[in-house]
Formats: sequence, structure tokens, C-alpha cells
Amino acid sequence: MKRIINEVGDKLKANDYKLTTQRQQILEVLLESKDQHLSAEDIYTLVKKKAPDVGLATVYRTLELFLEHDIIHSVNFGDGRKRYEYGHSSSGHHHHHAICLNCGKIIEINEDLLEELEKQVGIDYNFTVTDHELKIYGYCGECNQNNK
Amino acid sequence: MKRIINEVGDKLKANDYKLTTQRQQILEVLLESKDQHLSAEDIYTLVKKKAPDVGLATVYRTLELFLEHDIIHSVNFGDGRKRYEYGHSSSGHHHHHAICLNCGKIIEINEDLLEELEKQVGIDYNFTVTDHELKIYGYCGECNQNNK
DNA sequence: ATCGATGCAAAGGGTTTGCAGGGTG
DNA sequence: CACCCTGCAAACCCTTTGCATCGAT
Repeated sequence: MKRIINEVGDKLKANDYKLTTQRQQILEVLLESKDQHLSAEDIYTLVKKKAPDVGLATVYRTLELFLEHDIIHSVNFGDGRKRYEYGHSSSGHHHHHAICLNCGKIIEINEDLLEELEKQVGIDYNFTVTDHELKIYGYCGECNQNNK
Repeated sequence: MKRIINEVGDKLKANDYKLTTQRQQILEVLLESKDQHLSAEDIYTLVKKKAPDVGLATVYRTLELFLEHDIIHSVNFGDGRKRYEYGHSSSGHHHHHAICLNCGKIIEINEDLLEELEKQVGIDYNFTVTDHELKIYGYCGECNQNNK
């Protein structure tokens, strides 16, 4: 984790931004909760445990900064708030989300069968694809079980 | 269009809801603007042309009602407001959206190469898929042109 | 000493809700 | 006349912004 923090620090410094204490703490929270899909408020609460004086505005401003520098990316599950995850979208990581309509659980999907579709879209619609986001809705195994 | 309106009316009546004048007008706006990705406010403005007395709350409540009855579905492009389209998601229609990061244009994608992925997810994650939503980000032909 | 970064509180934008009045069966 | 539906305004939630202060070069 230390390594990642340093990398982020360097990336920011390269663009004349600082990795301040608060920013580092926010980054730490994100790294400690990978694949948790935290909202800004979630992050705020977690950071407050380390640094009670942090402000919600700082969290928002930091997330914005991280987004601009491709340090994190955001996902929108349509529940009115954005979620944030460490890692940039263009890294080829490309994981998707399956959302259970019953319990709300979010499952990471690591298949990536979309290369072909991306290529096709580029050709058919003259569109240069830089990223994609796939959400799959349905019912998870547990909820299926319980509804039987 | 008349036919669709009647169908919707029947569907609502079957569940003890009425297709009131306002609801019908909202439905008409949605039918007249297919593939336009209207926000609630957009719809409100358009309905106001037909019926200046309509309230924004009614638009929201009607959209909610239509959503519950699978008459429309909503998409979230991450710009802070939901968009609404006539048609339910489980109809096999399944069109996707390509969003230009420069001009914001939204292009309908009608390919559907996701069946295979859906099947795989069902097997690998024990997840019953009912719907999916794909957003493709990048640059449209026009914006590519102009940036050269 | 400068200039970005922070915390607080207020403002903003989209959506929801409480309530009293209106319409329909 | 009962009950749903409506319009209005206020409330709500998440996010952004203004401003004075703080902190690191």
C-alpha cells in the first residue's frame, strides 16, 4: 500500500498538486476498502475515524482531484449517490457489476467479453471507444434461494 | 400511438390505477420523443406546452408509477439527473448507449452481443440475470474530426 | 509572504413529501 | 362521498461553492 501511496504522491506532484495528510488519509480509506463501492459520505465517515477534523467538502474535493488524475473512478448505481473505487478505468481492469434487485448486493464481475462489441461499435458508429461500463441486474444466489 | 396509450391504460386499470389526463399527456410526450433520453424536467417542460397547469411533482409521481409498471425505464448517465425512455427493459429491446465525452451526444447502440456474457455470469456467479445496461464512453466521429 | 488546501456553513440542483383542494366513480 | 390524484410549497439528499483561515514552500 505504501508503494501505491508514493505513486499517487508522485503523480500529483508531477502536476503541481500535493498529497496532503487529508488526501493521503482519503486514499488510504479507498485502498483499505477495495471493491466496497463507497459513497462520498461513507468515505467521510471512515476518514473521520482517523482524522475527526476532516470536512466533507475536502472529501468531495479530493475525490474530484483523484478522478481528474485517473487515480480513482466512479460508478453510479442509480441510487442517487456516486460510488468511488481505487483504480482508473483505462487500465484494462474493466470489471463490471452485478446488482441484486432484492438485497442490493453488488458483485464484481471480472469477465471481459466486450472487446468484440467495442470494436464493432467503433466501426458501425464511427465512435472511438475509451471506456465502457456494464451493469447487470438480477437476483443473487442467496435471494434466489430464499424466494423459492 | 393510440394503441400504445390504450395498452398502458389497460395495464394501469388492471392494477387499479387510472390513466388520468395528466398521465396520458406525460405518456404522449414520452412516445413523441423516443430515443431522446428526457429528464424529468425536460418532460415537465414539454407537458407544460400541452397543459400549462401540470405540476412537476405530478411528473415525478407519474414517472415513478410508469417505472413500477414497466411502462418506461430509466437510465443514468451520471450527470445528476435520471433520463426516461418509453419501453421496459425486459422486452428484449436492450439497446445501449455510447456517450461522447466531448460534446455529450448520446448514440443508441443496437448491437447485442451480451447474451454470452450474461450466460457466463449466471453460471460463474450463480446470478439470475434479468437485465443489463451498457454504457460506452469515448468520442463521436464529429468530435474526433474536429480535434485533429 | 504567497498560494494552494482546508473547514465550515450556506447555497445549489434534482427529487420527494405533506397537505389541502379537486375530480371521478 | 370515498378515495385517488393533483398542484403548490416546503423539505430532503447529495454535492458544490464562498469565504476566512491554515500550512507548506
